[in-house]
Amino acid sequence: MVRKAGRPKAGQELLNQERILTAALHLVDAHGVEALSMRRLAAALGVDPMAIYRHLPDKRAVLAGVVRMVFAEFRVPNLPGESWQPRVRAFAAAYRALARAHPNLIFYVVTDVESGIDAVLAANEVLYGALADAGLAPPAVVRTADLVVDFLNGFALAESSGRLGQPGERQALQARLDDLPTGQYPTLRTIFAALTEADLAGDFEAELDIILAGIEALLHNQSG
Amino acid sequence: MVRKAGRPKAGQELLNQERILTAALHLVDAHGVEALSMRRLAAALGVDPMAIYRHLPDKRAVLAGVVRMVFAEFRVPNLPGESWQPRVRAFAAAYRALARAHPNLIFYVVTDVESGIDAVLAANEVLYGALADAGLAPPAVVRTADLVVDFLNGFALAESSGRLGQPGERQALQARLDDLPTGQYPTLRTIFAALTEADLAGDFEAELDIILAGIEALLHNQSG
DNA sequence: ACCTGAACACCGTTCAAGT
DNA sequence: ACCTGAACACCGTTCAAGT
Repeated sequence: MVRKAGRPKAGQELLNQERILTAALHLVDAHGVEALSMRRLAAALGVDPMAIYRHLPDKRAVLAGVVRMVFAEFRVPNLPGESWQPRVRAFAAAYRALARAHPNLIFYVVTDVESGIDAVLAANEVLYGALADAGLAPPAVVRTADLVVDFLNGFALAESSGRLGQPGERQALQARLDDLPTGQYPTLRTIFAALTEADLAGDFEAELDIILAGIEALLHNQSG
Repeated sequence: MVRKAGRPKAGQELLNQERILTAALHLVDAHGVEALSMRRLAAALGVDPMAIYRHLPDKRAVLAGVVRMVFAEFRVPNLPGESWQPRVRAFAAAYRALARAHPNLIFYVVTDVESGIDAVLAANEVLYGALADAGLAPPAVVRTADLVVDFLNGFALAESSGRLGQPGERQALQARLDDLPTGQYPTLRTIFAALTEADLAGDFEAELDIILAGIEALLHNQSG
């Protein structure tokens, strides 16, 4: 099954950027970013490692291409009839769905926005539109959109690393607390003791509600 | 200057965990996480790469140790006389200072809380205390603290990668907008056109204000 | 034009050896 | 006890060669 060197005969499947990036995304989704090496990627494609360099300049370009592909899936419904709150919620839900679909890639999605710039523009158009329609002045629109995106990135990262804000993380804190003298950290002990099972799961909607309430307050301050 | 094999004579500086981790942190701060290799770290210490393995089991342990060291610097002033808002602000400011002091490490700080668990407990005691004193019920304290931390992580990551929410990122968006037909993305164009130089810098305080206003609204809903 | 394959300068880590 | 050094199985990437 080893391919011979040289240009493949007609009928053979040619290597191309899309096939490479799709295989790379599968590798990352299945085994994490650290599993993405040029050599493993080539093996998955049934090809010599150097063949990839005909189509993409280097490994950074492979990762950037994967991020671009993932961002291209990012579609935010516009909901023009609705008020600003459901539109912001729709943006948040779409972004969270993207992050959950590719948890192993989330750091690069957060960090390398430039690679998905066209999808980012389209998404921001929706978010900025909702916030402008709410009645915020342009600088406030930018600040508020930044806050929403910062929160979404922080939440996505916490969710994908299975720690901050997630049940696993609090279990680790609880375990450490149990090891320490009972006099230490009284507030943490009181709060944790009062929580039920259900309270232990991170709550995306509850956190987003607080932000929306804060935006509402900003609107009243601005007009009052 | 090459060291001979064997146990160093008395008077020679012994390798130990602290010296290794300090050198590792310097490497990361100066040249990024990708510059941290066992071999370069050994070279910085003037030692054979394998000497490190006497003191730390593997590279993951080196990184975890560095994160622990950085978290150990994390001190949040308690401000017991103050109301909850300045106390939450103090927490936020301290966390942001930590992130800015070690921007190259921020991803590991965000992602590997377990390594800094003792400092994280102490910091959470302060944050939970402020929110509980504000009058929030335990589940609301947890949700709200999660929101604050998610935001801080998202902001720190955006700030350190020099993109999302930062001037550089918006310049990239603006450049891309200039390349596209003027009919596309009318809202983005209007908003960007209305911004001054000062509006282009990310504004930590303004974003935090919105969150505090949202918490305030939560308090009124709870008691009303 | 498109792919292969040897080679180079790096990695992290194991294992045996030096003092 | 603590460090060195050779060796192994990996990396990303350059350069020359095959068809």
